Amino acid sequence: MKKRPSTITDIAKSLNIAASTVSRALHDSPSISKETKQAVMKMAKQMDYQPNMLAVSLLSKRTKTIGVIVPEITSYFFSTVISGVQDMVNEAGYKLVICQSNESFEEEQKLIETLALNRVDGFLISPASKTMKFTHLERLRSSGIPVVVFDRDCPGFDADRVLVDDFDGAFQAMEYLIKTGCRRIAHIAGPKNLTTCQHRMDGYIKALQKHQIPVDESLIEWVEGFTSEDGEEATKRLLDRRSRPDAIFAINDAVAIGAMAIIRDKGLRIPEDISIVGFDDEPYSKYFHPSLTSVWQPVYELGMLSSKILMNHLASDLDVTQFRYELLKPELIVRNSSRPV
Amino acid sequence: MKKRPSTITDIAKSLNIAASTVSRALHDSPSISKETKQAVMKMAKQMDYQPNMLAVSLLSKRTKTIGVIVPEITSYFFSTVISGVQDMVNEAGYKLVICQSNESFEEEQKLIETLALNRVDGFLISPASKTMKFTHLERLRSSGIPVVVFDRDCPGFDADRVLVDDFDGAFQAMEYLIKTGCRRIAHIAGPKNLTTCQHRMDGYIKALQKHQIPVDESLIEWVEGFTSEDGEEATKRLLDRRSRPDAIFAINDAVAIGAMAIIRDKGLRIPEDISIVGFDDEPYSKYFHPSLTSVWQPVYELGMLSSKILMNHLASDLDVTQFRYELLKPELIVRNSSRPV
DNA sequence: CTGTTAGCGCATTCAT
DNA sequence: ATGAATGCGCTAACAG
Repeated sequence: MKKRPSTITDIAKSLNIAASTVSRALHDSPSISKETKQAVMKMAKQMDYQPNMLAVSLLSKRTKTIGVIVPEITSYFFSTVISGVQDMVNEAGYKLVICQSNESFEEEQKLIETLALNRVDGFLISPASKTMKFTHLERLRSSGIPVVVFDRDCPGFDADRVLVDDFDGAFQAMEYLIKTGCRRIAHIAGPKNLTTCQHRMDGYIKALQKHQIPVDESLIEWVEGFTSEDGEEATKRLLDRRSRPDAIFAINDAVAIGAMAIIRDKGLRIPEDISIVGFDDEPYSKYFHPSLTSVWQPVYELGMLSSKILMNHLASDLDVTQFRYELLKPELIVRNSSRPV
Repeated sequence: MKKRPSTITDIAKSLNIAASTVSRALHDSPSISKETKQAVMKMAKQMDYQPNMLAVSLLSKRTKTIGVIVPEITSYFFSTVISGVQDMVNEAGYKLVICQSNESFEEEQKLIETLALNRVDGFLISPASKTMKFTHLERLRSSGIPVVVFDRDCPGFDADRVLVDDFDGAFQAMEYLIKTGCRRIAHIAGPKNLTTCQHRMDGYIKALQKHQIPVDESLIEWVEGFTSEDGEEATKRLLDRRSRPDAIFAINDAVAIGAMAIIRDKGLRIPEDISIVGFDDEPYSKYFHPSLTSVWQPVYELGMLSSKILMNHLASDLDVTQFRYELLKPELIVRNSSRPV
């Protein structure tokens, strides 16, 4: 027996007053007498009145909701960003609608459209690896819906963005490997059109060049995804080549873990034969054996800052004239999968 | 320059027809002539018309949205359940609002209220570890909003529930440990009021009893959370006691990983000195060294099934008279952190 | 085939 | 201090 939720009109009727009076009373308007206020409050409680936010939103044109699009929710990186976002927006009274694109452009496009139809007030987006054009984001902007891009940049799409200095992270990792005597450093790289992966690749190359180590194409392998299985496959291919690497800089920790498994299978030692460095510094990384050297990223801060910028736009509803660009600093965490200095 | 989104009325005006005609045309109603349909469609495209789902929802009293409340989004378990849910509900045209309670009763309560105010059509809930009374869920039921509880049961709250047979999982793990010669089997248990943890504890006890092994209270340790750090602390306490365990059955993989780290620190061997078994079978578990024996749970299926049941309720809007109770079967995955048979 | 009317639940004029 | 009227954007019942 689903009861119809009681409305402001219901309260008004049972009290023989106007709906507008009830509305004002519930909002504690100063132009309402103490008596009617109390009567309304009491009746509201009695009838278990719950305001219908749909009606409020329709009228106010604001849903107090922000849409978050991430490639996948299961990864440590993105789920932690979301936690940061959550904690930030809660205080401002905003709700979150979290969606995953599964790295698919089509899904991403569809999600954005759906959320726009449902009138979310703003977007926090990290594009799918398959996303190469940004017309769907342009549309949002032309509808006046603020968008903040995080972690993965959208080249050619001008917007607020909060990124991590992936180049610097990779560079730190590489300099450390070189300093500890590695010379044949392999890189297991991620999808080519992700800016994060491009920048890590740049860091890899630039560090080699700085130390006059020639870039050897046979030391570079690519993965489509970011799983340990991908890392295993790439490492197998790498080790099958003529001359072995003495270090592997992996695009992330999961891939690095896969690499470690294969290297151990082949009877090689870490880090004596091959050093390993990952990226992300996942919580588990220090528990592997050997513990994984990795580039830590300020993940939680990434979420906080991105949402803070978005909140600012929503608060001041002037038009955005200039976009913010924030670059957060990563930090190499040295553990035992790489040689000591 | 935020343009006001164009509405059905805008289209109607610029075409000099009635709004209802436009509405019908957009819905491809058979009672509209080909010509007007085409004209409407064309104008809609030209004006970049996007239906306002808030208005639609207000009218239809259905938002096509379901609320998902999990204790935390960062865990492998819950984020994977969500993936299952996502894949299921997408086909039915439902959206997901995902929220985390952070294991707090107050947050859980608040989230549920907020989502209810925003008129989600149904709920998928796994209660926080701090949640001990379910009046907030009772309220949902009395408002006629369907609720499906998953993984963690709500004792005393009658609802559809989709659970994992934690007792059986624990029992499988324990029988295996006993079969491989372990006798002083410790258990690192989770929060006492979580049904999942209770049932694992029951499995632990019952297996011991079946094999006439006395239950030794000094072999039982408790953790508040589910992190590796919690596991480390608990294991330290365990190893500080007079007589050491020859096996540890941990409440989950993260805790088991923490246990392994401490055991290795103490110079003990796994599994020769102490066998370890976890619960969850996280993707990384096979990559630890030694690889972790663990109880696998049908996580994705859990999400699919829970949401399927919810979808059924939403489709047939008769009242729910009887609640479904589904118990999914876990499975022990034997690896190298436990002795061979 | 199309237009008119009404109403979803609410907040905000404008009256009184 | 309160009520009546209006409209957010849309759909549906009821005319014609």
